[in-house]
Amino acid sequence: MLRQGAVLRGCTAFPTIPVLGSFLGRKTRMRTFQRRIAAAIGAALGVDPAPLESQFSTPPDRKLGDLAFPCFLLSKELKRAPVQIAGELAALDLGLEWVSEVTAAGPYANFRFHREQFARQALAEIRSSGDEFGCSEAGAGRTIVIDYSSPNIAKHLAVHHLRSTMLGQAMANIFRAAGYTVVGVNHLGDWGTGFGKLLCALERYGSEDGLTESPLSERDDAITVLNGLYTRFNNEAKDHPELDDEARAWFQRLEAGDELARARWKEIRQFSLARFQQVYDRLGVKFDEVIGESFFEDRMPVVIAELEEKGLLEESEDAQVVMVGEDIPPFLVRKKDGTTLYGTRDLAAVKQRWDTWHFDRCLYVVDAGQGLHFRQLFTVAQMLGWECADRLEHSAFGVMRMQVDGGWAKGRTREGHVVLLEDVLDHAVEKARAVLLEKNPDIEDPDAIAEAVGVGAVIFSDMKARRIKDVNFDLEKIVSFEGETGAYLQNTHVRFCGLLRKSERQGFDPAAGAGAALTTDEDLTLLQELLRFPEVVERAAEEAEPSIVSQYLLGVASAFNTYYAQHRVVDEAPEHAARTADRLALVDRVRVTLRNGLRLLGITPLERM
RNA sequence: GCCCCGUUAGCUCAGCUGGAUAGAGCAGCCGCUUCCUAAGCGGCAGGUCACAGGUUCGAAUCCUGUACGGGGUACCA
Repeated sequence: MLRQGAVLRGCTAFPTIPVLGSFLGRKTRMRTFQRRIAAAIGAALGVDPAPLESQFSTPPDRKLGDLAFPCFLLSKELKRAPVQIAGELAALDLGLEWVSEVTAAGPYANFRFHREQFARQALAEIRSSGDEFGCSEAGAGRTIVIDYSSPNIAKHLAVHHLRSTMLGQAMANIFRAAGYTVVGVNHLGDWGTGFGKLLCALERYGSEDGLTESPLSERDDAITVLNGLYTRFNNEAKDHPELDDEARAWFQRLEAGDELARARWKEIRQFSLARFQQVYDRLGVKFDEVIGESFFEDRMPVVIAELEEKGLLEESEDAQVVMVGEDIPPFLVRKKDGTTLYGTRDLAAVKQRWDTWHFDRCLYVVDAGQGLHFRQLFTVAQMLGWECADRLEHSAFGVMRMQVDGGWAKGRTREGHVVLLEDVLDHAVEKARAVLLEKNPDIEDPDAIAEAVGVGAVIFSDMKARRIKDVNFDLEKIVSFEGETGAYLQNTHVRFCGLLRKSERQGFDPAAGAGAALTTDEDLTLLQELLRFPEVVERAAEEAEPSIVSQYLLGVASAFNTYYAQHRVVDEAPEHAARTADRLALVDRVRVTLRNGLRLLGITPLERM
C-alpha cells in the first residue's frame, strides 16, 4: 500500500570493467597463467586443457618450485602412472618464456618461473584493471535480489541487526564488483499482529506518557517510549487475556484501513525509518528498495487465489494452510481469525520480486533459526510451479550470542535489555580515538579517523568468520585492534599510502616500474596473491560469503607486512632506482587491493591514521 | 520424537568442488625500532582435525552411524 521504494541508490564504488573469464576454483592461483600452462600441456599430450586449469596448487616449499601441477587427473585419462606423467612434463618444452624450469617431484610437476618475465607480466595483469582491480564481468547479465537488514519498525536497531545488515551490504558490493546487477531490498517489518498490540497499548497508556501533548514523531525517545508501552502491554496481557482480543481488533482495524489506526501506524513507520537511516548512514549501508511487508497487503489476495486455484490451499485446525511435506509442519497462509502471516507476505514478495526483476538468484540474508520458514516458503513456490522457485536461497547466518551469567546465550544481556547497535559503534569509536591519540597525537581530523576505524572494526569482526558460525558478542575483542582485525587492515593500508605519498614527494612514480626487479620470493608471493583477487571476489559472490574476502585481505596484508619488514622499498641510491620504482608499483597494487577489498566489506579505507 | 546447523591448538577461527609436512590471530614465553607509521615483524611452545566405520592409490575435506553443543518444530516476526 505505501511504497517507500527506491529511496537510495546502491553502492557505486565498483563500476564494472572487463576482466578475465570465468571462475575456476579455490586452489586456483593466477588463472590466466595457469590457463596458459594448461593449454601447453593439453597441446603436448593431446588432452582437453580445460579441466586441467583448476588443478594447480602452490608447492609446500618454494624450493620445489613456484607453481605445482598434480598429475593425478591426467593419470586417469592417459592411464599412466602420475609419477611417469610428471616426468614427461618435466622433459617437455612448453614454449612459455616466463617458465624457466619444470621439475618432477613424485606425482607433481613443479614449475619454476623466470622471475623477471613473470613479474613483468603479472604486474601488467594486475594493472590492467586500474583502480577497479578486483572487479570482473563474471556475473554480467545476471540479476541478484538480496533481502537484507529488514528490521521491525517501532524497535531499535540492536547489535544483532548488524549481521543481516552488513552481510547483506557486503554481498551486494561483492556481487556488483563481480559484474552482477544487484537489487538490495530492505524488507521492513512494518505489518503484522504485533502492531495491533502496539496500537492498543498506545490507545490505553499513551496519554499517561504525555503523548497526546507531544506527538511521538517530535520526541527523540519515541522508540524507547513505544518499547516501554509494548512491554507493559505484554505484561498486563498475561493476567488479562481479553487485552489480546483487543489487540487483534486493532490489527483488524489497521488492515481494514481505519483512519486513526492508519495515521498512527504511518507516523510510527516514518520516524522509525528516520532513526534507522541515521545508523545506516553511519554504516554506509544503502538499499535500492525499501519495501515493507505492508506493501504486500493488497497483493496477498492474488497469491492466495492462485493457491486456491491450484488446489493447494487446505483447511486445517480452522486455519488455511499449504501442506508442504510429511516431515515438516504446514505453511500457514491465514490464521483462524482470518488475518495473514509474514509467510503469506513473503510469498507475495517472491512473486513481486520475480515479476519486477526476473532475478537469477534471490538471497534472503536471515538468521539460520528461520531455516524452516524458508524451506516451507520455497516449497510452496515450487508447488505453485513458479519458475523462480529454485532460484530462491536462504543465505543463513548464525546467531549472535550475548554474555549472560558467565555463559553465552541468544538475545539479551543479563540485565535484560538489548544492546543498541549505535552504542556498540560509539564504544568502538571511543576506543579507536583513544588509541589513535596515543599513537599519533598530531593527526588531523581524529574524529573522522576514529569513526572509520571504530565502525570498521565492528563490521570486520562480524564478517571475519563464515556466516553460518554463531558469534559471541564480545565488546573487548571487537575493540582490540591487534592481530586479525579491521584496524590491522586499515593500518596496513595506511602505511603504504604514507609510503607512496612520501615517495611521490621524493620524485618517484609508481607507474614507472615495469616489474622486472621483483624477483625475490616475497615479491613472487605477493604477485601471486594479488593475482587471485578477482577470482576471490567471484567466489565470494558465488557462495554469498563475504568472509572469503575478509580472509583473503588478511592474507594479503600479512604477506605485505612480512615483505615490508624484510625489504626496504624506497632506496634513493641511483643504482637502485629501477628496483625502487618496481617495488613502489607493487606496493601501489597492494594498496588498491586492500582499498577495494575494504570497500567490498563496507569499510571505509583510510589514508592516514 | 523429527528436521537443520556446528565440532580443527587453551580461546576465536582458516583450510572442506579429496592430493606433498593441517595454517593464522589471541592468550603465554623470547626477540626486533640510528632507516618508508611497532595498530607492525620474527621466533618458541601448543594438534589422536569429536569418535567409529566406509569409499579411494590418497580423507580434516566425500558417504554412513554415534556422541556432544546450538537452533527449529502451525496460527509471532
